[in-house]
Amino acid sequence: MALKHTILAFLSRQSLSGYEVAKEFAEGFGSCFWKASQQQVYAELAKLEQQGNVSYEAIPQSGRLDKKIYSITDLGKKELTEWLTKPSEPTAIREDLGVMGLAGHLVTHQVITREVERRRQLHAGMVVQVKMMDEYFAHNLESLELKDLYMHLIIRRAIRYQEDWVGWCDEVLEAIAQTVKAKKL
Amino acid sequence: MALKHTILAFLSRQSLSGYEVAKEFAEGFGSCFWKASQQQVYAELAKLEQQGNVSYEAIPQSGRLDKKIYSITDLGKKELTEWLTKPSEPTAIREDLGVMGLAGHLVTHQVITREVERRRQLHAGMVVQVKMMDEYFAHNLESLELKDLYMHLIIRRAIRYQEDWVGWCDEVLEAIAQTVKAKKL
DNA sequence: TTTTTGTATTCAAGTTTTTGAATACAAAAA
DNA sequence: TTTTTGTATTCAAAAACTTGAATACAAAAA
Repeated sequence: MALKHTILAFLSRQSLSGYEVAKEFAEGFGSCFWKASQQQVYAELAKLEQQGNVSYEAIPQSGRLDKKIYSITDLGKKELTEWLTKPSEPTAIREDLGVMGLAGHLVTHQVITREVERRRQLHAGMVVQVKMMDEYFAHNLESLELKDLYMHLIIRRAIRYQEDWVGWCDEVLEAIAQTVKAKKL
Repeated sequence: MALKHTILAFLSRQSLSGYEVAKEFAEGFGSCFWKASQQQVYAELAKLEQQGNVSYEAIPQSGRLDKKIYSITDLGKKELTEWLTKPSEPTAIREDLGVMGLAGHLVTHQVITREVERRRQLHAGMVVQVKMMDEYFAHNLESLELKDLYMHLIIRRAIRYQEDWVGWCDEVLEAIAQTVKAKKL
């Protein structure tokens, strides 16, 4: 389970409010390799604070609840470093579109084709989005510090992932078209 | 949520016991795109049975609990078909190795390199495994029925996924090596 | 000026998933 | 012959995740 460690990793770079951490998951780097809802983030931060892995400074807001700026503690850094040193497991794949293939015989090939086309477009859009995140790093590749190189490399993971989806969709579309033609369906 | 529909998809191809369904997730096709524990499978099958989406024939076993062979019902087929017709969402990425990149500055580049090398080996092994699943389909590609073509295509999804991981690991290893050399770290 | 969007946190219920275990027999391997 | 592996199901607790909502103000857009 890495939500805990992902949050610690964000805070190891800079102190953030719960809202900002949640935004990181929704839009920023975080979205490249992890997902969490706002409620999850707030709950996890509270737990992390109880464990002493993070601390917060409460900033009074006029009228409403305090804003809390969380920082990683030494204990948190230790916890994160230990986790980093342990071998990581590949994430289990859970993909709806695979299930569709398994039961594709229940619907027409037009249904499958339409869905794959839709997905292709979606992933093609994602390619553009993640490439924008990489812009700064990709331009300065030669002079990047290790720290920033790592950033570039995880974004590269996301780019490749989305590009691979597009490539597979194309492969699928062509294969179905050819079989349909050959079998005159 | 597709555990329900994945099980229905399996049963739309052939009737299976809970044990066999679980095995499908652990070793078979299922493992290419979905993951579920044995307990999850049994629990879901019980729920599915209550809903009338599947029915079972109890086969008495000497001494121990009956073996239950589950079959999809017409209601189950309808449920599955409806689900197939709805647009699918890409699965959220949740990847430990991404978190490592984010906090890579806390450990030496040797730690990162070792971990990426380990992952490379792991995914390379997966490539071989999933390619074996594809053997029959890949050899008869020209004469495949749509139903089997779909099978091939979802296995192709898994192959590409694993190959892409290997490719990314290579990219990472080279990029780190080059930066380390350039910066004399 | 009203509405929408963005900032900011919290609560609560429900579902899904994980983890760990118990039971029981057959067949194959050591 | 004993141990391990494979077949086969079930229970239960805990952790994680989803869904839906309430509160509250500021700033920007309509």
